[in-house]
Amino acid sequence: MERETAEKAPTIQDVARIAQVSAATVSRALSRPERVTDATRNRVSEAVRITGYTLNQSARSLRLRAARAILVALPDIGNPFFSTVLDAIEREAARRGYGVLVANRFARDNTDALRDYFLSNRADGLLLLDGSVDAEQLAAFTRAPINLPLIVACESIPGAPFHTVITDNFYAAKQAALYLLQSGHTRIGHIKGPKGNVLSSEREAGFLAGLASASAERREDWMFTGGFSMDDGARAAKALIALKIRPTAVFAANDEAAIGFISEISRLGLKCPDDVSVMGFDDLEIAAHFQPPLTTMRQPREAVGRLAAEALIDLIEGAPGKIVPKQFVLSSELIVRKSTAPPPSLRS
Amino acid sequence: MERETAEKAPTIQDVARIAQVSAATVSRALSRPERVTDATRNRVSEAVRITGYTLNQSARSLRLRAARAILVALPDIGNPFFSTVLDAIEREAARRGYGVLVANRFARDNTDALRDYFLSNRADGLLLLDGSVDAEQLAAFTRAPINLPLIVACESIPGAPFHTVITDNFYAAKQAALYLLQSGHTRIGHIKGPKGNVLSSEREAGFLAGLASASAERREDWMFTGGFSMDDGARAAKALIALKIRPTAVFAANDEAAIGFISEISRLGLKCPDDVSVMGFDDLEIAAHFQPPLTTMRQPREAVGRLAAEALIDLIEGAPGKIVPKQFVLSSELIVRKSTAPPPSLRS
DNA sequence: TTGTAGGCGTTATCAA
DNA sequence: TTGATAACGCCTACAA
Repeated sequence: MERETAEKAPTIQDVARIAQVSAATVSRALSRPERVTDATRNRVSEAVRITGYTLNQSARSLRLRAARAILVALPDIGNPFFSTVLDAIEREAARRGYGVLVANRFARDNTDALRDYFLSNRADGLLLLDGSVDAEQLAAFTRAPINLPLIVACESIPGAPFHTVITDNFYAAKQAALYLLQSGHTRIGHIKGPKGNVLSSEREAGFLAGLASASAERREDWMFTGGFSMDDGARAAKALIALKIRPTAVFAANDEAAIGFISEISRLGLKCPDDVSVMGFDDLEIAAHFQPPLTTMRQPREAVGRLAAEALIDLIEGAPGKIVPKQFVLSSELIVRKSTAPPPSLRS
Repeated sequence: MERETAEKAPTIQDVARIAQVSAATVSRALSRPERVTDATRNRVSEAVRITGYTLNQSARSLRLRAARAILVALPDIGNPFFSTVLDAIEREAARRGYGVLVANRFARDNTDALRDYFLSNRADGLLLLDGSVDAEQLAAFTRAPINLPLIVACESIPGAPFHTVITDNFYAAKQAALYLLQSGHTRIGHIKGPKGNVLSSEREAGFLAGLASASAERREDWMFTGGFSMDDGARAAKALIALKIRPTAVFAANDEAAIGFISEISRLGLKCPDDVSVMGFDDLEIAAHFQPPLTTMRQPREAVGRLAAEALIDLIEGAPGKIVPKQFVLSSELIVRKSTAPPPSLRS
């Protein structure tokens, strides 16, 4: 007798009743307006307005076997690098009518959780921004019976046959080394990224290739154990300070390490770039506003995110069948600011 | 005759067949294991293993009228402040079995889109990190027939009867002003946040209350038009430089503005804190690593995110009925670093 | 152009 | 404790 609870959301049936047509016609009027007469279309629109109808995605997903959502798995949302990429992904996805689910802090052992996500029909595809996921398990997803549309972005998974959208880390790091060499530096160090990370090893290799191409000196004690955080950079600074013979320039694996490094050497009495030039990698927003403003390799983060989302949705909506993995490789750009200068020996 | 396409994902029926029980029993064995016999439970588990079954969330959502996902709407994912909060939200949601959908760049006119999200059964609740959404429209959501579980976090919506999780912006800003006053400053300026933003106005009001409580001088040309970005801070720096009589300390509405400000005054020849002390607000990770390390009011961002997610899920899962809006107010903490010092007049 | 009918996969109800 | 059944809301093949 009583109805104390909230009314149910209006369904397509409610709309149909008010518009005096069948539910099927409402569905058509909404999804393919051209296949219905003007009069019908108007009546349906009006009925939708009156009822406040919006379609039930769950029902639609169940029927169509498509969730119209993608899952973005990343190692650390809190990191400005990833959050900017996510921003671009979200924008592109929204433009194409897809929701974005985020899964943060993905680790090697979480592929089972990933698997559930898809088999469970919550998301139609996976955008992976974390290269540390197990390649074998992942490969299994992209084959029948799972056949998961998958794009790996930012961090490639070496030797694995996935669609990827990445930047040219090796070449960019080599460019960075060459820039420092051209500025006159002959003693150049590197703050390495985290161990086991693809980006780390590519940037390290590119850096070493740069040195080698100029036959520059390479010393093990100038290759600082590092990481991608400011604290890692600070630790490298302490290591540098302790050296008898110090490099005059340092290339950090990313901007945050560079910033932590500069901050710590300042605290310890060295100046950047007077005593040591420092380069970063990424061009985070802070890079331009740091003191000194940071010379860095700019990664096109927005482009990476947008392209990756585009490619993934294309994959989801594309005709099923043999698909050849595509690799997008975007270029980074040298941004010269004030944290680098010629070495003391070349200054007046 | 041919089956070229990928096989369909296994359903509960497939499991039932293999386990030689009914689909209903499989469902029970999975959701309430205590209500089936051990033998049945084992047979089902084995069948699940064999088939690789995972349940179809769409079907489940349709049946249960619950998506087990929440929507987080925020003004800017790319901003480290929000991305940290989002991180905490995601963790708590995952712990309780909820997915997280993100909607970035929410604006005043997007409430229709929001509405669709819920009526469409994609998400069971809304976590709003953006105070600029229209309060009236929003209020309509929390009433029948929509009755949307809603938590507003970070930015409160003034006068609106929502559950909120915020920090004490007014009091924290007042504390900041008092700290500067106690350090001996008598000429203190403020870099205002964006216009029309609740946080901005609360922080400004708190700041002014602090000044007033000490009967300190208040000048309009020391209240700098600002914003929350580094560029906004840089603009305020230019304005300060142009003044005949400058404040000896400045309280910025957030860390980014403070950093942009310091960066720009350094470029223009002033030193922080020697010529001007600067305080921020938030305690972003960069604050500790900036040069000079930034004195700031630390907001408990992780706690805000976690509490907000908890509260929202409680709301979603709670018994329907009259619910009294709750307001969580967390405290901020003064973090003293090197960007503030006594004014020149008090130094030797 | 429109309507009818069936089923997507799951779970709650009820009966056995 | 278990099984049969119906229903959640939608879309599409087919018939009219």
